[in-house]
Amino acid sequence: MNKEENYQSEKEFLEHYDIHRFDIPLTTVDMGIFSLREDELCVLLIKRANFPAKGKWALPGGFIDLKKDNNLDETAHRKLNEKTGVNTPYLEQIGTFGSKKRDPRGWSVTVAYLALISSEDIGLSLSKTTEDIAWVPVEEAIEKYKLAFDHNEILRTCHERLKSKVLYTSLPVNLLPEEFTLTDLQNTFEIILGTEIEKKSFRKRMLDSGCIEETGNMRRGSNRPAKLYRTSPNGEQFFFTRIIEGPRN
Amino acid sequence: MNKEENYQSEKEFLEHYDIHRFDIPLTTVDMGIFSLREDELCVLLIKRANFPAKGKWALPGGFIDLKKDNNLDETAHRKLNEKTGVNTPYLEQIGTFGSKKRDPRGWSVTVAYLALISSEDIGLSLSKTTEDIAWVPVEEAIEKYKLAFDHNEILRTCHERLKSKVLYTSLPVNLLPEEFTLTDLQNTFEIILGTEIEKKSFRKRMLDSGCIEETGNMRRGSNRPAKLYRTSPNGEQFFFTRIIEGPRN
DNA sequence: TCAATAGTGTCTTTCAGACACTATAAA
DNA sequence: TTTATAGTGTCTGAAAGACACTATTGA
Repeated sequence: MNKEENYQSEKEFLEHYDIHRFDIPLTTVDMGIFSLREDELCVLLIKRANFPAKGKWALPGGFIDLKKDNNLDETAHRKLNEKTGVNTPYLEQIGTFGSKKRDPRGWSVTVAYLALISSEDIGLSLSKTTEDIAWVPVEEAIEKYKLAFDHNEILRTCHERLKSKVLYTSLPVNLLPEEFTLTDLQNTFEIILGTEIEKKSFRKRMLDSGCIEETGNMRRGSNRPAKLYRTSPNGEQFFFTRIIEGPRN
Repeated sequence: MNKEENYQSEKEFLEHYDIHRFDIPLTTVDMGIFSLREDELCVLLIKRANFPAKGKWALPGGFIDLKKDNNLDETAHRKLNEKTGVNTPYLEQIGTFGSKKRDPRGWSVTVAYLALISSEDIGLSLSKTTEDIAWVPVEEAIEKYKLAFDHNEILRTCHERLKSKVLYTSLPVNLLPEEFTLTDLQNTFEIILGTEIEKKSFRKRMLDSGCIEETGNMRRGSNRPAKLYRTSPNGEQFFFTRIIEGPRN
């Protein structure tokens, strides 16, 4: 018997260690990649070219590359880059879903990540595991699509986390391009929340916090020009001490 | 070649699927189990009886049992129960740590859980993979112990999540026994935060929120008796709209 | 000058902090 | 009556909502 207890040193133990002796779950990474498309919050879905769940829409994701990836965040960055060409998104681990039933191949675990990217940065690309790729309005994807595996649940979790963090952080700055106005920013918050925000308090909140800073440029149109702002260093996820309460009625 | 693309149906694909054909990471669950011991926040550590990291202190945890466990939460519940005998703790998934280097056996992933339990409920027990088991003050465990693998980092993450959630949730109710006074609850908050909280606003916050309710009983001593409270249904994790700010100086 | 959007002044409301106060038991 | 702890009254301050107001541009 290969009883572990009999080895005299860690080195000896490791020399005899064979990972394939054990039943272990399949482990993957899946991504909820969000962006704004024409004033709607959309999520990136891919149509699977291979079994299992061949032909179904799914969140982008897949196996960890044990050679290339040094850690889980690198896997997530790699997956995101493969699909969108984006290199420096806002990326956050949302949660890990593991069960006997979620994948027909057997016990499996997937680590879910949320990515926020500006629509300006995107260059979508297919791959041999992807038959199609599309931006789908989030609510529609959650409610009307029958996604592969437990991806409806994962997507709902990502979306809920995003909606709840919008109430007490500056996260939506990550959905905007390099330069934006306060009105752009407020619109982004409102799209995600689905409610209106009071202009004065929103502006005070953002400016007092220091999460954004003036670029010195102005956006001109057929009206009063608007100051342009950028995200401050460390402004990608500023935490406020109070949540946005919304209209009082 | 066993090219996936050649199968005609998912059924056929699955019949030929062999998980051992792929290099996949080792996947485990680790637990940050917290409890109050004599007015200190402590974490449960075990001393490993086997390789790897034999003889080192570590967070309790281990492999998913692909037969017994239906999902990750069940693995976490099982691990907690094996060590403490506790069945219904507050349990929350904190994050997943995966990298090439964190375990000498190779690429590995661990899903970290936070558990909060009342010191009254505990019956510790050893097992054949555990040489010793102990409650250690958290700060000491993080700063002075050299834990196995990346468990110092995991523990720090659990502790930080707990400290930050104490500012805007009712989480500490889960560290108290069935019945407790408002002073007990305030002490628990203060121990975790490491600062004093103003009595009046603390009481108003807790009572107005409805996260606790009177039991009708009183605790008597050589002074004015105190009302006893219990956690309301769904009070285990009530969210407040403002954080505890702490002393203003 | 007008339309359109940017941006402000100021009042109310809510809830946390400060701190002194009162209440009620045992000894 | 004293001591100890439980529990309250009431003020201040910070930040959010409401909403009407002013500002600045192009056309």
